[in-house]
Amino acid sequence: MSIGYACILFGVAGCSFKACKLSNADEDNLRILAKNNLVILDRIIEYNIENNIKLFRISSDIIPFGSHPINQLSWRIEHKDLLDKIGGKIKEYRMRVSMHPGQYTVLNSPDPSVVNNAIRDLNYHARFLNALDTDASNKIVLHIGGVYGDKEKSIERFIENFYTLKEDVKRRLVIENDEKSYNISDVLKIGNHINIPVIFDSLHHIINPPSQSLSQYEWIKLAQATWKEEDGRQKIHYSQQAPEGKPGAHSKTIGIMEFMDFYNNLDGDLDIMLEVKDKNLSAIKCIICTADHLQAHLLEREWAKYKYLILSHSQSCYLEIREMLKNKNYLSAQNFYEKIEEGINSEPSKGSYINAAQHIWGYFKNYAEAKEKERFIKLLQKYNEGESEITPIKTFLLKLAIKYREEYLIQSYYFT
DNA sequence: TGACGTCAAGATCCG
DNA sequence: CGGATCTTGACGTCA
Repeated sequence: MSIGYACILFGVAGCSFKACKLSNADEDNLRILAKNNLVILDRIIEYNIENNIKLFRISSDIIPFGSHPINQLSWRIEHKDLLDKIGGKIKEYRMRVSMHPGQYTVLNSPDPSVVNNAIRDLNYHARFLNALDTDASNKIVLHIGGVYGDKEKSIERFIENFYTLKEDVKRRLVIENDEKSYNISDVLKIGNHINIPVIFDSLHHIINPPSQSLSQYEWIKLAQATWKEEDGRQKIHYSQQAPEGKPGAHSKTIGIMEFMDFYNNLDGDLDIMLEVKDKNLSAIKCIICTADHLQAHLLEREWAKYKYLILSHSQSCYLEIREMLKNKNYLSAQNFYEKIEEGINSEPSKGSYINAAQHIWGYFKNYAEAKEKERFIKLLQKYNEGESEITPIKTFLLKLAIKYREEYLIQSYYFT
């Protein structure tokens, strides 16, 4: 079983993709951006390896305008070395990757030009996964599309258009239930008909359930039957509702209690793709909590990154977690993360913010320049008197952390 | 015609 | 001027 996350790293500096607008997508720009994004992808893959993350979705934006006629670059040839390097790492560490064209790639549209664009987009995704030399278990995830007032006809159109796809696309294509039109029952019918795997998406299923009253675990079992040997392990999407968001909005982080409850009721070996705002952070959390054995050293590593964030929200949670980590015999990863979540969810007070800022200042106070000290005191005073927010203090402290090369601080989630 | 979702570019605002 | 914050873009469907 693997647990992974989608597309981008959260809370890691220097790892974001670059993009451009169609209006300035000239050859030079596209070439520079593609190169940049592949270098970033390589870093992300390195990060995944370091953190034992073996499931990852590659962003469709990796090659800017990769499926648009404006991009005529032979990026596979130009960046062959880099692609080989990345593909080699993925294979060596047995990482499984995927791609997921968004809601605007619609294979079943009645408009032939929309279908044409969808096919072009699917071809691009297959080209990219081929360029990394990955096998057919590295999937392209697609939604069925629109309904256009007649679901049966629209399903037929999806099936017809599916058969026109290149073998390279078909062997990687998997379909997913969506939150609006095609529920898991619809998608299973299609998947079984054209003999391709089905991804069960947990949150879409809650928002758009089929009329049959089966449990989510029974639907997952039915989806499992659509995954063949060459498709690799069954994969599902898991996300939680953002408490104050619109229905379907992904939560900030994966609530570990709810996740473990879901996880413990699963049976069979499957891969779980998390869809969540804090991306890699939730993936690491869920991987550590579902490990066969407690890995206390990993919790220590996690604590190093979370501690100042927690301190800035709640000193009591900070102290409780510190205590927790001292008693290794009673340590539980789930308890650790539950406390982390409690800390993050506590409303910070002026005092807790100032306290954390002073802790961090402690790293610099012996060698900071006089005017830096002066600036820190002034910022703190302004914040204390309600004349500014906490942000300028955080920004200033991050600058110092970078200047004085305090790696420990630079990696802290306090700054994200 | 605007909302939907996603991310970063681009624009604008602020001290 | 640099940094923080708001708006736009690219895609297609649907109310």
